[in-house]
Amino acid sequence: MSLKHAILSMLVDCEKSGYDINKEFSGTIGYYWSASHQQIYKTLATMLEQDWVSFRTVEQTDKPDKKFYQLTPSGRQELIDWASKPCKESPDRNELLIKIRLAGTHVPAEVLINELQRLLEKQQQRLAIYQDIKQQFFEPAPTMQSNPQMATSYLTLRYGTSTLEAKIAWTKEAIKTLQQ
Amino acid sequence: MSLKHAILSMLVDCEKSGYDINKEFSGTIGYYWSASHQQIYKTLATMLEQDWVSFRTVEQTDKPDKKFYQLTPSGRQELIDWASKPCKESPDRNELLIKIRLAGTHVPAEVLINELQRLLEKQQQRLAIYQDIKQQFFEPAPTMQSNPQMATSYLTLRYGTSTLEAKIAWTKEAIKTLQQ
DNA sequence: CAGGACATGTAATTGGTTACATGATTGC
DNA sequence: GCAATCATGTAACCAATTACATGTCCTG
Repeated sequence: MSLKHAILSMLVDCEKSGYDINKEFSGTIGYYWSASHQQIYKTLATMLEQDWVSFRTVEQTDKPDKKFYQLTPSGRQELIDWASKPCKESPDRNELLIKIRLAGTHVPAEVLINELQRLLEKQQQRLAIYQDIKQQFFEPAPTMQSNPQMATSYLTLRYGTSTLEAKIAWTKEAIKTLQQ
Repeated sequence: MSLKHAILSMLVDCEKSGYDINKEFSGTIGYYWSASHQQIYKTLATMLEQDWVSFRTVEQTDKPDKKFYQLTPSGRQELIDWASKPCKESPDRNELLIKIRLAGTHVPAEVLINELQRLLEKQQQRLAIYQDIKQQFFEPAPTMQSNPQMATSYLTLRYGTSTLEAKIAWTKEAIKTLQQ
C-alpha cells in the first residue's frame, strides 16, 4: 500500500507526530491523498515493527505527550526505492458514472441533473480554493532551479486544477445533455 | 459499497452470469469501475442472501453450467434508491503526486521524467481507444430523445476523454517543469 | 500438446471505515 | 457550560487483493 509511503514522504525532512501527519492529510495533501487518524496510528505502528520509522516521546505538561516519528535508514531507502518504481495504476471507481447510465430510463433525468448541479457547485468551490492557494503560495510560479520543493508542490496543485477544470466542463456538458 | 450497485445496474435490463459481469468489468465499464472475479462471485453471494438478486442454473453440456442472476423487486428498488441519493465522494489517492514531490530533492528528477513519459504513452494509447469507441458507437452523437441509453453511455465516454485529455496536458507540463 | 475461453469458487491477508474510548486545556 | 484543539489509541467490521483450486472444450 502507498499510505506507508505517503507517510514516509512526510517524514523525509523532519520528524512529526501522528497528529501532525493527520493535520497534513486534512490540509492540502488531502486533495490527493487521505487517511483517517485511526489508520495513521495503525500504519505508524506497523512501520515501527518493520523498522521503517522510530520515535521519541516528547513530554508536555499542558497538553498530552506526543510521539515524534522519524525515518530509519531502511525507511528512507524504502521510500527512495518505491519512488523510483513505476506507479501501479489504482482502479478508477466512479459511482456517478454508474448512476448517469440509469438516467432517463430507470431513474428520472431530473434527479441526476440535481445531483450534477450539486456536484458542480462543490467543484467550483474547490477550484476557488485551488486558485487561492496558487495566489498565496505560488506567485510567481516557482521553478526547479529557484526552488525545487515549491516547483514540485506547484505541480501537484496544477494537477488538481487541470483535472478539476476538465471535470467542471464535463459536468456542465452532462447537465446540458440530460436537459435535452 | 457501490460494487453491489454497479452489479445491480448491470442486471437492470437482463439476466447475466458472474462470468458475464466479469467480462463487462474487463471491457469498457472497466474504465470507470473494476472488480476481480473473486469479488464479483462473493458479492453476488451476499446479494443473494440480502434478496437483491436471484438466479437460475442453466445447464450446458459442452461448457460448465452457469448461474443467471436477475434483480429481485427489492434489488431493483435498492438500485433506484441508491441512484437517487447524493454520491458520497470517494477519496482521491494518487501515488504519482507523492513521488513528484520528492523529485529534485530526494529522488533524481530524471527518474520521475522517465516515469511521466511512460505514463504519457499509456495515456495516449488509452485516448486512442476512447476515440475508436467514439467512432464505432457514438457517431453521430446520440441524444436523450433519440436514444437515452446511448446518450448516457456516451456521457461516460466523454468523462473518460475529457479527464484523460487534462491528465495528458498535465503530464506534458510536469515533464517540462522537471526538465528545467 | 499448450494456452486461452468458459465457468465457478474458497482462504488468507491487507487496507480502510466506523464506532468507541479517554482526558486536559483554551476560547466563546 | 460547550465546543474545539491537542493527542493517542482499540475493536469490529467491511472491502479488496492475492493466492490457491478445479475441470472441460476449442484452436493453433
